[in-house]
Amino acid sequence: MPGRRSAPDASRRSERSRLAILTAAFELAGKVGYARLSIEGIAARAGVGKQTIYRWWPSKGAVLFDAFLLRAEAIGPHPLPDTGNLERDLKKVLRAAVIELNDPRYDEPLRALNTEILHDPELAAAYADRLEGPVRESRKARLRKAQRVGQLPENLDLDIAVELLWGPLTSRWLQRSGPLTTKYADLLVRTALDGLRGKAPAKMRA
Amino acid sequence: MPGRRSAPDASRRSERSRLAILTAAFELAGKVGYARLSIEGIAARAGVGKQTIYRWWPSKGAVLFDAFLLRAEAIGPHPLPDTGNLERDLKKVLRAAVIELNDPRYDEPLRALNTEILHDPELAAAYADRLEGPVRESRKARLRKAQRVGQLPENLDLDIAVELLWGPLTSRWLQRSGPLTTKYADLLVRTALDGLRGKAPAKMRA
Amino acid sequence: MPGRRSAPDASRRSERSRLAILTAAFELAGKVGYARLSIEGIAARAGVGKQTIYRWWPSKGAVLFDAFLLRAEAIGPHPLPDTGNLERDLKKVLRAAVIELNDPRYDEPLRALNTEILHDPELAAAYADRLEGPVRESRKARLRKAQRVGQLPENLDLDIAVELLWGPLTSRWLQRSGPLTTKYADLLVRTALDGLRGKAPAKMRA
Amino acid sequence: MPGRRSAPDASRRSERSRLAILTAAFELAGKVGYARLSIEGIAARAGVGKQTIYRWWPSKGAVLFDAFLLRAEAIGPHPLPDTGNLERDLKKVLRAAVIELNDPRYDEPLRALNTEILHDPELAAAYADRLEGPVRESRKARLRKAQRVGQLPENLDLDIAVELLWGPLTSRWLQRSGPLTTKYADLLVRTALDGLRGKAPAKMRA
DNA sequence: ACGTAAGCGAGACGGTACGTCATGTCTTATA
DNA sequence: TATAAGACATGACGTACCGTCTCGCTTACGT
Repeated sequence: MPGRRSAPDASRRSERSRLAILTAAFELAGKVGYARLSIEGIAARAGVGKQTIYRWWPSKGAVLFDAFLLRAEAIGPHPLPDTGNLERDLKKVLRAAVIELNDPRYDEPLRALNTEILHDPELAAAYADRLEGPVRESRKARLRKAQRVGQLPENLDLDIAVELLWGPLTSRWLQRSGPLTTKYADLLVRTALDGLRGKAPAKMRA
Repeated sequence: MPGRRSAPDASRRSERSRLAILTAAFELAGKVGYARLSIEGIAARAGVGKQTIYRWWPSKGAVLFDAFLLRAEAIGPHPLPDTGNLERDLKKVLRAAVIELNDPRYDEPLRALNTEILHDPELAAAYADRLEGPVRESRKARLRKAQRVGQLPENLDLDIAVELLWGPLTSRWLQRSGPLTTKYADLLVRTALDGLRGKAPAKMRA
Repeated sequence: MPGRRSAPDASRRSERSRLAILTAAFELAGKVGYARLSIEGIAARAGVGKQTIYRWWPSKGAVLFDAFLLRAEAIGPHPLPDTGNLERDLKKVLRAAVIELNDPRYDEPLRALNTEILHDPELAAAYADRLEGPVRESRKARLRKAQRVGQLPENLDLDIAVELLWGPLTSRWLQRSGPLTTKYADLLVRTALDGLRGKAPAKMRA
Repeated sequence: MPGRRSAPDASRRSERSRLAILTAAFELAGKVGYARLSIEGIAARAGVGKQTIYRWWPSKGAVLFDAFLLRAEAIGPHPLPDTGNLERDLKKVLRAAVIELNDPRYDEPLRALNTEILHDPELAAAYADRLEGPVRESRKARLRKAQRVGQLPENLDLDIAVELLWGPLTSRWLQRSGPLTTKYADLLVRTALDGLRGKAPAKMRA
């Protein structure tokens, strides 16, 4: 959880209020959108005093962050499928991501969180560390397995690899620079795996 | 420019005020950051009445958008270099992008604009059409040339290709999911060109 | 009116809002009492933004003060009766005061104003100057007439005289140190006129 | 002490805390003024939990009241001087009062207490009974002595007499309707004793 | 050339939300 | 069981901006 200003006694903290706040924040973000997401609104929906939010979180973004963290913890780790067919597995995961990002209940809160991250480096670090980190590890784990069975080169930088697969999706989603379809997901995976120069140099250079 | 509410007489519009507003918006965004960027602040810095802003732009994001448009028009088209060496040319361009994104005078206003885009589909469409569009076309043009000389396969989807190269950079910048260095730019270009599976299929599949 | 912080343009001031605020302040004070009299409440009852109050008045007390001033101006000057019989005239006026102070619609707002005066010397000065001042002048005028017709000594200090008549009433009202009855008013007038040593020195000093 | 809500076991009450609270209340009132006098502040300065205050006192005013009571009891009864010269004795006492009311260490707490009395009839009754009462009795005692030696008429209402002497002073102090000087005290005593019509009936009624 | 209608700088307005403070109630642990 | 400590729901504080409005002023057009 991002930094606190003073030092309230966490042992007396009301778990009830904490959960109500995080749930309200997530739901409100999905309901009214980022622009109308206010701390007053969260407090009201959670049936909580504003001070209880200000006591435990330094910013609206931090609340949202914890709301996502709560969901992530509730869901638990997300290993990527491994059927032995890397391309198919990756397509499956990216297609799922595309579907999720098209669902307003996830899209809106996630946009709200990303808005905050955009302007709060501390929050961004927390995000990278505690929310994106584990997901990225799962992705890298799948790619590492592919390396072990010789489907990917040993010297491939897995962080770059992950970004090459998911980065285009993320930026297209954030900037709405194009439609998010399963077809797009498929094409992305295929192109990332093969590279722009393509997998069949023999034909190309012929 | 996104839609207007009423229909003021554009022929009487004060060019002086327009430029002052757009300049003030851009500079203020770089100076105080998105959170403190207000229409009142822009009006004050531009020496302009608030109504003059509300008369001509539907939102803060639209002002920011026009501020970027003004700059883009001032600079003119940006063809990518073509030395014949695609990889080197792309690295050069991505390194330049990395450097620009590390400069707070561009970073902050661009983040501000992206924040607005994140929550305003209309603005996102305008952005895709009038700001990102021409840039993307330049990029595609360079790739198309590479196709013509056989450095890239004919059937390569150029939009995907552009996103594969710049998408990871954009998302890393927006989410601060990693450092933006020239080395990163180089590695990104190389990996995108070769694909995750690498450029030497002979060895890999051996 | 007590001092202002900045310098808003009074020529653009909304008379409608001003009256609504002053009326609401007076009525609210009478309705909910001083403890629950809030600027938010006044603004809400007046159908006005809080800032409109903060723009024109430096404090809750100043609003209340102006509310009384408005009433005082609406009512106009209050000459004391002069039937030739000083004692009877004074009794009449003090009895009226007693009755007014027993009416919650005047009692509560006046207590609220006095509370603010109690802790705000600037407001107290404004009160003494613009609200109590004219009233005191009316009282002194009546006493001066009595002096002219020989009913009161020429060298009587009229300010002291006024305070001797109304001070006990005021302090009894403010501190609730005793019941406010017309009988009390009568006795007060009589005793003040005659003095503690009484009107019949002949017997006393005998 | 004004009424309590529940019935805590007074035998277990901490005398240490009680004194700390009353001392802190009085000192804080003198230091920060009524507006900033808070129960939280008193508790903090007394090194006491808030609940300890709420347990034993129904309101901030009640605490302040007890703080004054504590001081009054520490000082003990205050008989007025009796040199045989009533006027001189009264002037001495009123001059002392004037001096006290000009001392911020007494002025501020006393204003704070009066503020609470202004809006709390129960507290006002307690004040009249236990703080002002004894003082008033001392005053009446002195006047009664004067009656016995023929300096004041037998039928003089001593309560009215006391109010005629101290009421003007009190109201001038509370409302700051004029300067509180020893000269004022003297003039007040003299005028109250002689009455507005003055001490020389011979000339007047001539 | 001159009225008139528009855009303009200015800023008051009714609102919403901010982040802080104090209220009075409650719970916990210490003694 | 009273206490010190302090979290809690509540609600007011005074401030910052929102987007709308109205005011005089200037500026250019159409008669």
